[in-house]
Amino acid sequence: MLKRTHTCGELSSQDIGKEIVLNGWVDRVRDLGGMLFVLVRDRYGKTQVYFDPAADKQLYESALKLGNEYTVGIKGIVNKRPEKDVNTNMSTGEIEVMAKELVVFSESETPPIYVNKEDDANENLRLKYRYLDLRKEKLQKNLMLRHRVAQATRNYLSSTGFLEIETPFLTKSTPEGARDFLVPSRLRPGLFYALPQSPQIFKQLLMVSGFDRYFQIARCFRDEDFRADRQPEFTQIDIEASFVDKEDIFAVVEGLLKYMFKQAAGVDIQTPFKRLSYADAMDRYGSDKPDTRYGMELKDLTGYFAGTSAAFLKSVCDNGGVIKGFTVENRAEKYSRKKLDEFTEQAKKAGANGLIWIIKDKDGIRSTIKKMAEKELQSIENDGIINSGDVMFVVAGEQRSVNKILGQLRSQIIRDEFEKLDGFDIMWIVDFPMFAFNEEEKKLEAEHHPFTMPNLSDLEMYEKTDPLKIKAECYDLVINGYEMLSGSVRIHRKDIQKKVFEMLGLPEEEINEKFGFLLDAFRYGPPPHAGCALGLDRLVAVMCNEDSIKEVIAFPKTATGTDIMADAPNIVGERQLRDLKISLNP
RNA sequence: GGGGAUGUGGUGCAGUUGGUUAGCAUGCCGGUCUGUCACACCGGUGGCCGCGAGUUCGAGUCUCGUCGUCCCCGCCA
Repeated sequence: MLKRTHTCGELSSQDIGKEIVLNGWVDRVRDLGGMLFVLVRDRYGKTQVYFDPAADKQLYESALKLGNEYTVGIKGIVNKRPEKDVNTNMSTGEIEVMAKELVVFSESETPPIYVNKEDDANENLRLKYRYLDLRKEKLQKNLMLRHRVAQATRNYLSSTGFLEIETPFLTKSTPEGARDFLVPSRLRPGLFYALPQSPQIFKQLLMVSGFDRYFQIARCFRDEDFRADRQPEFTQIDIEASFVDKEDIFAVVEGLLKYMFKQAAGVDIQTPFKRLSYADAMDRYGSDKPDTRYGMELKDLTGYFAGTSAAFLKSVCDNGGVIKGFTVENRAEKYSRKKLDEFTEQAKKAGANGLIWIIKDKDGIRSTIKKMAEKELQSIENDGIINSGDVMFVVAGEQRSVNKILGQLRSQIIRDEFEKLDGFDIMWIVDFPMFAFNEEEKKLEAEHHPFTMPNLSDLEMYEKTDPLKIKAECYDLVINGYEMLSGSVRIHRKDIQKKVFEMLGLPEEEINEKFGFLLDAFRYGPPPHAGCALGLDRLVAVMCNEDSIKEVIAFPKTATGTDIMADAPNIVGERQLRDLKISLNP
């Protein structure tokens, strides 16, 4: 084998005159008749190789047979390119390799996707031929950055005393949360393992064991419907520590991210991160994961309508509701009536009674409520709430619902209509409520998870009267509108845990069945502990400026959870099913 | 579970109110060419228009169904 002495990305004018060997793929062949240029590519870069018939006719002729994506070994001499032929777009553009020997390791059929072009092929094909797609520069860069992120994580956390410990994939189904992926047990027919949705319980057990600083780059599995930022299996940087409070976890995460962004992406980020309470986030952006770079904050207009004669607005005001809206600039001319109707339709689907729009253009104010609220609109205009060219979207109703509807509309407009902004908008979201009310099942649910420490003075004050007012010691980290991290201080006291389970309406029997081993462990001196999990895929995607985490996962799955390349999931043999004592309903 | 978009030579796209032989670019094959770098130029190959039914004298185009993919809502403690 003709083994490489150099990679395709490292030769420079320093190496002129050396005899070297390159290994790689043929990126492109340029046949000028009397001379032949071949670009050879590996993951480090590309180098131009030159075949000269005058120097070696036979070698030249064998090089004529090269096709794209052939794998080759080439021995040659590093030459300086003529001054006028230096390619300043290439890192190796000052030199070229004068070929002396060529070995074709393997030929390639015409590839179904272009490896040497960045234009995107159809996503179906990209996934089917993922190994070719992965040869492309963009995905190679993304995965290299992902490696640096993982490496930085290990370096930083190890150097601050964290231990990397693995937890099982074959474990037990836990209630609530996402749907589990199940794995049938052969030795215990009829029983199932579940793949972990996260290592949550195991890492808490590790705290009980005294591994007071733990981390893991852990694969997690959730059988739900997928999105651009959600795959059935994904990776978390899972962190837990003992004898710490919230501030300690913030410091660890801020230190880690600062180091990681610098090491992996060469970016300096400011710490400490800004903090926004859940209530403020919902009030100002209608979302618990706002991208604040785009502005368009929600404004409360209720005051303008206190004495309104418009019946439906008056009834909202009288019943303690709110009238809020946000402004999109420079859209007055752009939104057609049809577009506005579409927005209205969407708002209704999200639960609004209707969507009020107010447009100020060169002819003045136009609005759905122009006739019934002329005076109110005048005041809004006079106060400079709306400027020429602006479109305001306004919703009236119960506060939480209004925030949510406007937040969704805001996100949609950002997603569909705005150029992506550079930079990283990083913030902690804090002071989440402990519980949410599930309307369908008419009972309390844990907003984060049932091991989250409630704010103790809140618990005391509102336990019996208004549990929705109890805040939790938990936190999210949001970057550019993505939930990147979620974590909490955990309950380590039996009495509090019991109380929370009771409030959630979990019967003792069910508690023991589902969390028994954790509660057992907590009988033997659990330390105060807290932690979090960072979404590695989302984090890398944001660092790579990608919209979809598929672009930072080597072998991702489609929205229906299939792997087009491997053709999974798939049927299995009778024998396998028999071993598992599983029969399929026709 | 719901909504939207999409499927046409190997690949990326166009295809008008249904109307002769489905077009363009690129790739691929062949040819010319000694400094290209997305080499250029000339010639050629290549498609049952995702699949199935229907309407029609006639369907890439219209209707219904079905499958795949993408995005969103629900869901994701």
